Amino acid sequence: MSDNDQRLGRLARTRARLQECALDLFERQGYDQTTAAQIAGAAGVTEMTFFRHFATKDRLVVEDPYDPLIADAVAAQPRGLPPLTRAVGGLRAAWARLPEPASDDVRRRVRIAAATPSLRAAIAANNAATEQILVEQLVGDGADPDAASVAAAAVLAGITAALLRWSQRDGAALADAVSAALDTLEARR
Amino acid sequence: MSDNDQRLGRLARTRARLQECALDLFERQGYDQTTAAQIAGAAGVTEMTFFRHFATKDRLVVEDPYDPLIADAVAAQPRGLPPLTRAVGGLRAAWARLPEPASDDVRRRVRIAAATPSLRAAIAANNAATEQILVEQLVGDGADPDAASVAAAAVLAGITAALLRWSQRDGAALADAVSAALDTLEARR
DNA sequence: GAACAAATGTTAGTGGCTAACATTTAGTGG
DNA sequence: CCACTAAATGTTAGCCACTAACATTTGTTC
Repeated sequence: MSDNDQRLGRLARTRARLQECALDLFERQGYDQTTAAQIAGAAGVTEMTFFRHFATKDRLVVEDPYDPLIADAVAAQPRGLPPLTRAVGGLRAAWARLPEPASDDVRRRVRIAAATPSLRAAIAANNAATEQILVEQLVGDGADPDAASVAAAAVLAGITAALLRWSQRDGAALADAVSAALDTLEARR
Repeated sequence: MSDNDQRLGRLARTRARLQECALDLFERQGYDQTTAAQIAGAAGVTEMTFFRHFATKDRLVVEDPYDPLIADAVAAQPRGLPPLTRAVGGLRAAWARLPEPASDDVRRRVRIAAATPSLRAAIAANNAATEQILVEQLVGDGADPDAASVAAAAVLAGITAALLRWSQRDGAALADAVSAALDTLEARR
């Protein structure tokens, strides 16, 4: 057991073990071909325990990002602009303020997602929460609800698409991919 | 048996019966609370037969739209514009050329989808095919693949969001909702 | 080391979905 | 009208994601 594991506590440790085993299996034999029981077995644990740590199988790959940060950044955007422009501006600001994430781990997950059509649905469902927050922020600042809803959905879907393509390249910077996507959303490319 | 049913053939008839029973049940007790066996029973048929007509439960609500039409319309857009602009323009043209669909039936389905988070995922998965076609068209006409991918995803997600909101209103015209969404995607509102 | 709570295990189920094989039903040619 | 065929449906059995109720272990604290 590594030092790192030692100071994690039993709960966090099994969770980490499950996640690691799962990603390994997904990469080796595919997400759909890997059963929950198999993951649990590889982690030396019961299927039941697996589901206590991850409510659904797809949560092993898709995780929630930085909702509050995004809301703040959008709030800081100047008013009076069209919702799409404000959403894009907010996302740009939010991203700049973000700690550069462990890019390799992110890419690993996104790669699995990109290779697994059935997971795109999970990503979309996951985006719904962020979308909700974005919409509320835009509407709270005076945008038309319909327009806000469209803008929020479009921006998140656009960024997601960019992430999926980014994961297939080697060595490219995540920040550049996101930045380019935001440009596209402003019809600047 | 109505005249309409008579000239449908057994296959199409059970299919229609299944769909009708399903929508009824979904509206009365919710999508998630309705089981495939229940639908089959209501239609006087076996669960097995149900799945022979609809590969998945969500296909009862989410259906494929007009992919080839969209591709053509995008192809007809002037070149040299940013991908988002071209995609929006293409969609606008495609929509204008569309036979105004049976709005009530569409609204019925979309309403169920809007009320059922677990169905948003199915919608997203369904959009993937259209997205693919859009991307190919844009790239084939010289767009950067990354930008094309972002633009296609954004436009489809935006329209989907607009549809979901439209379904919640009474009497509003579908065409207006779509048109407004496309304006938003061009940051014109 | 007894007591308590957190973490895991067991068992039994539901619901979506599939495969393999049997049966019915609706047309068709004789 | 009947035999024949193919399409449409039925039966049975099972996989997998996921859940509920209850039992057991494991670590911690006093």
